[in-house]
Amino acid sequence: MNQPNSYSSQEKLKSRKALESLFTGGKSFSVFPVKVFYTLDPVEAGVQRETPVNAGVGVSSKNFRKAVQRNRIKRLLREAYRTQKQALQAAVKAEQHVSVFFLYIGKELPEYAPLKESMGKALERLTEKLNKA
RNA sequence: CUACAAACCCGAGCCAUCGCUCCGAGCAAUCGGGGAGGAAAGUCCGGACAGUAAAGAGCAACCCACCGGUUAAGCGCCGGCUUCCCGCUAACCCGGGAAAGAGAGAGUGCCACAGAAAAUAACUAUCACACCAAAAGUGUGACAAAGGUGAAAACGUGAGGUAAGAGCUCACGGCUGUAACUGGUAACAGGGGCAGCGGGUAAACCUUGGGUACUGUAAUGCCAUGUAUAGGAACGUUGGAGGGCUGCUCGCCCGAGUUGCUGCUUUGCAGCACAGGUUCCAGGGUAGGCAGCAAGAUCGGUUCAGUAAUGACCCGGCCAGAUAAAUGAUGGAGUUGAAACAGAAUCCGGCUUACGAGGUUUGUAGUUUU
Repeated sequence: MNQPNSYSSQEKLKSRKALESLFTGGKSFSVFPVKVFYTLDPVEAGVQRETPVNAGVGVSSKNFRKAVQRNRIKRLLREAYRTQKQALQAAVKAEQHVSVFFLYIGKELPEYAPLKESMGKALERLTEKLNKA
């Protein structure tokens, strides 16, 4: 569970309601072809925080009508996040909690290497924004 | 050997590192094991399962349409029949394929072009009669032999018959339907007594016979949570801690005990405050878990029954189960870059569509050699 590169179900962004509030009330920026939605919430004192960051990934079914392609993109996004997430986790303070969602907005099926680069940049920018806040 | 077509098989495996999901073991660290498809797709048929509805009958709508078998069921599959097409043939037999296979002898509609005419046939022609001296011609009527058109034109030959002709009649033959009777479970085949012969189209309407309640696992069942409460208003005039019945609410029952202050001739009454109650307003919270849900019309194999589809006995196996949704990423060798179509979501049986490197078999064509 405490493996540095793991990405288990605890760290995933699960609830439908949380996703809805993230899309309507969260902030966003994009590093093509990835768009990032995020919120920064304080954690009430005394409440045990399970994990500093909850993250989810997604693809629009408008752009990719085949389920195989959507699965492929989500897997690549998860992989890119998993391997590069440690800096972000370190930046979140003990009394804070971050929810992030990575939406793929490209129209073409991506390769892993460039996608990994974009994800790296996105995580960097997110870390900067958190440090300023 | 190459190319094409069809049918069937297969739909990748190995090593290293980092990960995901489910199950089992363990206090834990961790360890061990399972982890997409032939179509998981389209949602076109048929079921299982579940909920709702339902006296009975009819109309409408939709579906089905040769026979038998198979199955949980089917518009599937297997076998057979009939018709048609292709090959071979003089022809049959035979081989292969297709079927939109009830009814055109119930009614309505439609039938391109050509042709007189595509369905109560009549242009040319033939015959009779009238007009005319006669012929020709014109008119009226009869007829359906001959002609050409067309995918399709009104049974064939001969004789009789007639004004001329004609299934108008007869003989022989052909075709269609059907009764005895024979064979077959049946479709049907043989058979021909009888009736008829003035076409096709039901993938036009329609007729006949049979069938169909609707909704889908986000179904459905259970558990938990939940009307708390900061606050406001009104009513009312209860003054009550606690306990029992219940999953909870409402309600009912038992019940120690009977708020504070002020006034009054003080067992008590009145007023105010506070607490509680009811109603309304405002406002808040939840939207989670378990079952369904994966051991089954299951998978692999032997034997047996059956032409086959399929079934029976026995032996062995356990083979995804998520809920924003796992089954992946990177590197390596190999054969060149392991590729095409494509991702389970309640589960099965089919059908249809999509597709790749390769393998097997069959057929066709070509080339080389003998």
